[in-house]
Amino acid sequence: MAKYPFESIEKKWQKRWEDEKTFAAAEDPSVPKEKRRYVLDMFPYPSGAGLHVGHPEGYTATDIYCRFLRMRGYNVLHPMGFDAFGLPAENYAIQTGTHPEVTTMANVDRFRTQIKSLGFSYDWDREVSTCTPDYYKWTQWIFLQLFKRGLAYESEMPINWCPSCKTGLANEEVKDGLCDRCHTKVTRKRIRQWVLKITAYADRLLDGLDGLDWPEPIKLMQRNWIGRSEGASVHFELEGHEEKLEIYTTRPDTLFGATYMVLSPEHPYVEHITTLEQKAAVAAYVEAAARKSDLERTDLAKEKTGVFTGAYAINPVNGAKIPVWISDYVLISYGTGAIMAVPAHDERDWDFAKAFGLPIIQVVAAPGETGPFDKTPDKCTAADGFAVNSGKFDGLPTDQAIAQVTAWLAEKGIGKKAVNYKLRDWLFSRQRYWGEPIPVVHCEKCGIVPLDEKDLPLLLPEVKSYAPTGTGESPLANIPEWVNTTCPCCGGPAKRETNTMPQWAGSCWYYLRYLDPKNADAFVDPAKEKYWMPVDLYVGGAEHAVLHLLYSRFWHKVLFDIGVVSDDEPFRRLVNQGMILGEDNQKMSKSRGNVVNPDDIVRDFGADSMRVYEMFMGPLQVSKPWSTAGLVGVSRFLERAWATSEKPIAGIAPSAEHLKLLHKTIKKVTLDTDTLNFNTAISQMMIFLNEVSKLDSLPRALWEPFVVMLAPYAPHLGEELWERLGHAAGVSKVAWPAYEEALTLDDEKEIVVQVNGKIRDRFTATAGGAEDALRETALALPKVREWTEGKQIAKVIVVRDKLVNIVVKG
RNA sequence: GCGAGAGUGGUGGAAUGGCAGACACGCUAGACUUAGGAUCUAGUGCCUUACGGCGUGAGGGUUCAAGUCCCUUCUCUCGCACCA
Repeated sequence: MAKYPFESIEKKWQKRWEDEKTFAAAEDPSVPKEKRRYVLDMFPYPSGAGLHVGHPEGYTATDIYCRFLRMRGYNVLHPMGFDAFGLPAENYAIQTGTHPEVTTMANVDRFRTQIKSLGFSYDWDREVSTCTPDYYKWTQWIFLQLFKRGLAYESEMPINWCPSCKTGLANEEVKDGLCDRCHTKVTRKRIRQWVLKITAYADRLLDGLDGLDWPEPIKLMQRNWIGRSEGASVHFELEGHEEKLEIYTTRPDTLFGATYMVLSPEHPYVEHITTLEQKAAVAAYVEAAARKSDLERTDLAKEKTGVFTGAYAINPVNGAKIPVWISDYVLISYGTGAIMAVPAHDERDWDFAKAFGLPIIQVVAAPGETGPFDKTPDKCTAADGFAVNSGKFDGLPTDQAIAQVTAWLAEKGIGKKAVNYKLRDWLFSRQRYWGEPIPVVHCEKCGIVPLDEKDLPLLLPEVKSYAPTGTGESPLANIPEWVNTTCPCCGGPAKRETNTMPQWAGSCWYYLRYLDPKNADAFVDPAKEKYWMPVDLYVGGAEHAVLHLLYSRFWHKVLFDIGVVSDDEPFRRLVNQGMILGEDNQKMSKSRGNVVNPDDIVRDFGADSMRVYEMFMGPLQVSKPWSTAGLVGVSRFLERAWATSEKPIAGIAPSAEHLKLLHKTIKKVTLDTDTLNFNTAISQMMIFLNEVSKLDSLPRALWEPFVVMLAPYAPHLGEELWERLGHAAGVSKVAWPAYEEALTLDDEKEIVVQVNGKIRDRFTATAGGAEDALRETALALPKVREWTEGKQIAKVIVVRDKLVNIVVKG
């Protein structure tokens, strides 16, 4: 069989789609809201390596879905763009001196060409790149809105620092103590930085998840990342000091069991509450803790360490004098940086108390446990139970004890209900060149002054050297003529902010710019925003679970609060595509040599084979290994479709059997495409073609619907086959075929006959036949009688159109 | 350690509690040929000459009937990891 001429077919149709702007989306007001869909792909970072086979997976899925929706009468917005600021281009610039803009734009061109070669139905007039001034003008504009609302602030605190990337990192960018990008060990560094107050939105980011159609694991990861906990804050008096020590606990019911206190080594009280005798030991411990990275503090600190400060606190519930220690198992960044230690009911406190011989008092007993409770417990238990050794709270179950102790604390004015989050504010500044300049100046008189909105964009200046200074300042700091400016407020001398924004900034809102990409007066026209938003389906990798997807939701809520978007959640439905692994079942990587280049596949097998194969590999959401042999199978399917199309088309009616197969196929392909189960839809089309390709001539009524269904999957071939059927207008505008339920049903069914659950025989019967008749037929079968002879029939189960199960005894 | 997800032929995978292995790859045999990443036909879970038996990580359970529901357990992947 001749290889079908995919090279010429694909070129021909791609050109036609481009020339005719076939997939341009317009805000047609006559289309009701429920017939509009915004289907979004996670846009790529245009790396120097070019497109990877992983990219087209999600892109093909959304493309098939969009083409399917259009054929079913939806107005579809399906755009593509580029996440174009980022470190690789800048690192390349450092090595070669080539401006990152030059390499980035070259990479964007290459990516665009590669993406177009796969025949995706994007509206290319809406393409955006986050690094162009007309785009980042609005990224800077959003930053100014954050600043004006007090959601962007300067801070100087120890942060995560990647010595290789020479920049600060957000908590979300650190995995296992390593830089998420380059896997270098992260250190701690104290520098001035910009921080976004994402914690102000913690509750809304948490609550908003409930209404989203997202994979549960992703929602759970965001919930865990936000890490809301409820408890109480309690003030402890410090013996001989004016100030009180505030702690946070989720278990105020265990207050009577607090036998010591622990401060984080960074806690502001440490210095002045430490007694003279303890000064040297405490100072040494604090210094050692400061030198350790977070990784060392957690990973290596299996053994609890700490030092007594010499100070004592007073337990407010019983007046007991308890020692105050410092230890690095208490984190300065969570709660108040200080805890009450209840060793009997907290593993960490238990370990610490055991290591330093501190007292342990049981204050919670397991349900049913009987006293006496005056012994030192021999193990730690964090489980709920009822209060003991707790004065008037004795006997209360844990939940009630928590409520009553909290109420009692509030009444006495020594504590109150409190909520804490694991989520930290978002470290937003990068000490690098290739990012959006932060649009503020530092004025000696006026302090931090935002630029006027009319002065945006604040352009990235040219620099001689792209190399980061490594001192915590970006290369921009080395350009005095750019740094030195005048204050927009007082007109006096001022210095520009030299930090830039992280890569996440541009990707936080790109889905909004697609709606109105060329608008010079607003980041989006409100009418256009209302027309399309929110995004109906967002497809991308799961690696952004707590990065992009959390940041975007945060910005979107802020934009909602200032009234420029109409929903407070941007992405209604999210689907994560699985990873495509190498043929060796390992993650694709240059070093393993198992990388598959999409260009090679398109060249050798065509874009349609590539598309259909990636969808046929298995469910979209799971990881699966690439197999070029498997791709050949799909390629054969398309070749068979081509070969079959060369048979004469007949105006005759299809046989009843073929008609039934057609309607079954339409039903399955329709349902499976709608639910993104592309692999089984393709399988059904294969079954159909395997039958129809046996015919000598093709009934038009059989072949046309097949070509239409194939078109979203293999659009080039679909268009070509449609044209060969004598149609002038493109197949992408044709209505999706309908099926008749009655024609999908079989007239005859094979009935399985089981004896005690084992299949012994089968027979055919008219569909929908009476159960009695099925039972009688089954019992009369000779093979069945062999198995039932001499035995007592206890029960006969009949499932209409499916089976008869005869239960025998003896 | 905690949390989530997944374990089905030689391979990718399919199965509203009702015929396990659809579809595809690979393999075996045959046909054909303009020798191609061909095509066509038949076969292909394991054991057994057969009758039949056994089979969805392992072990229990519920049910007339379990890959599917419940319990226990193992392995792998991902996320979090002293968050008081």
